[in-house]
Amino acid sequence: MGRAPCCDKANVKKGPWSPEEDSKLKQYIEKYGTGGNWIALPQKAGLKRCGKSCRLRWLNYLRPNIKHGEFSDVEDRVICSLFANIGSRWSIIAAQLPGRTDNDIKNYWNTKLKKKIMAMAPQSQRKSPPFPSSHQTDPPLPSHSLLSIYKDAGASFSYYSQNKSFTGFDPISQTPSGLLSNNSVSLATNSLPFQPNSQEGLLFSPMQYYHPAVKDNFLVFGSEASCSSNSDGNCSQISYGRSEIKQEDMGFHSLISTNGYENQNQNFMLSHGNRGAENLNQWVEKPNGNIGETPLDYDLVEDVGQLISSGSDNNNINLCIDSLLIDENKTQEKAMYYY
DNA sequence: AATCTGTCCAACCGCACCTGT
DNA sequence: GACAGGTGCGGTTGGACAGAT
Repeated sequence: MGRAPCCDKANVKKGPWSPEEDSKLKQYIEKYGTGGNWIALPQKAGLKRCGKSCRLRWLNYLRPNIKHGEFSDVEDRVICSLFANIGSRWSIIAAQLPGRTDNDIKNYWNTKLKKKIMAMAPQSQRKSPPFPSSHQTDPPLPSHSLLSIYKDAGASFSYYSQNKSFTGFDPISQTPSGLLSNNSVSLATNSLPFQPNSQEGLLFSPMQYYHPAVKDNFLVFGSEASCSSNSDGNCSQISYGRSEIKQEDMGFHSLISTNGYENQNQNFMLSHGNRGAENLNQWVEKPNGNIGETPLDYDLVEDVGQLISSGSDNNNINLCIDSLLIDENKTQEKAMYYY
C-alpha cells in the first residue's frame, strides 16, 4: 500500500503561480511564518495549493535575498568543485552559494554548465557523455567515473580560466592517511579547483572545513552528504551520511567562515539522529565497516583524498581536521560514526 | 508567416528520512 | 517497534520562449 498523498490532489491548483497567489503566500509567511507546518499553511493562507508547492514557491522564488540571473565564474567554479566532490547534492552546493537555490543550480548545471564543461572536456570523453540528462536514456556513470572525467576536464578549466588562476583538478599530493595521523591538515589553496577571487566580489577569509577523514574505503562521516534547510530556507545543516554537521551558535568545534557571504563565522557542531547536542564526542563503530549503507568506491575516496594536501602557504582556504574528530585508534579496520 | 527545434526554468513527482505517537 | 504525517531532496516534466529553417 502506498502512502497517502500529502494533499487532496483533486482540490489543489497546479501550474504556474499567479501574482495574487505569490502575494498571499508572501504576506502570510512574513506575518505568521511557516508555523512549521507547510501542509496546513495553504489553507490558513487562503491558497488552493499543496503545501509542498507552497514550500517550493517560497524557497525558490519568494523568500528574501533570492538571487536570480547569471552565474558568475566564481559560482561556476564552486559548483564544479562541489559537484566533482559530492555529486548532485544540490542543496549542499546551494548552501555555499548564498541567494541561489538548489533548483536554480540544478537547472543551471543541467542546461548550461554541464555543456560548458563538456565542451572543454577531451574529445575522447565527449564521445560518451558523462552526465546524466533528462533528455537521454543513458544511465548515469558512477561517481568515480564522473570524478575522473572532471579531472580530465580540469586541464581545460585551466585554459578556460587561465586569467583567473583557476585550475580544475591539478594533481595533488596524496596523503589520505595523513588525515588520520595528524591533528590538523591544511588544504593548499592551489589544490582546490577554484581560486578565491576578490575581484569578482567574493572574498574568502580563512575557511575551515570539517573534512570527512578518509580511511580505507570509507569516509568517517559517511558517504552521503546532504544539507537540509530550515523552514525559512536557510541551510542549517550539512550532513555526511547519517552523521550531521549542524550549524549551531555554540562555539563548538571548527567552522566554516566566509567573508562576503551571508553565513559568516558559522559554528558547527556534530549531531546525529536526534539533531541535538547530546551524545557528542562519541564514536560508534559500525560492525560491517560501512558508513551508513554505502561503501565508497575506492576511486572516489582516492580522488577525495587527493584533494587534500598537507601544508599551506595561503590563508585563503584551509582544511582543518580537528583532533577531536580523529580518533586514530578507532579508525583501524572499522569505519565509524561520529555523533 | 508558419513551422520546427532547442533552450530554459518553474513546478511537479516520488522517494527517503525524520519525528511524534 | 510500528505506524502516520511532515519535510526535504533529486529527478523529471511541460510550457514559454527564441532562434533557425
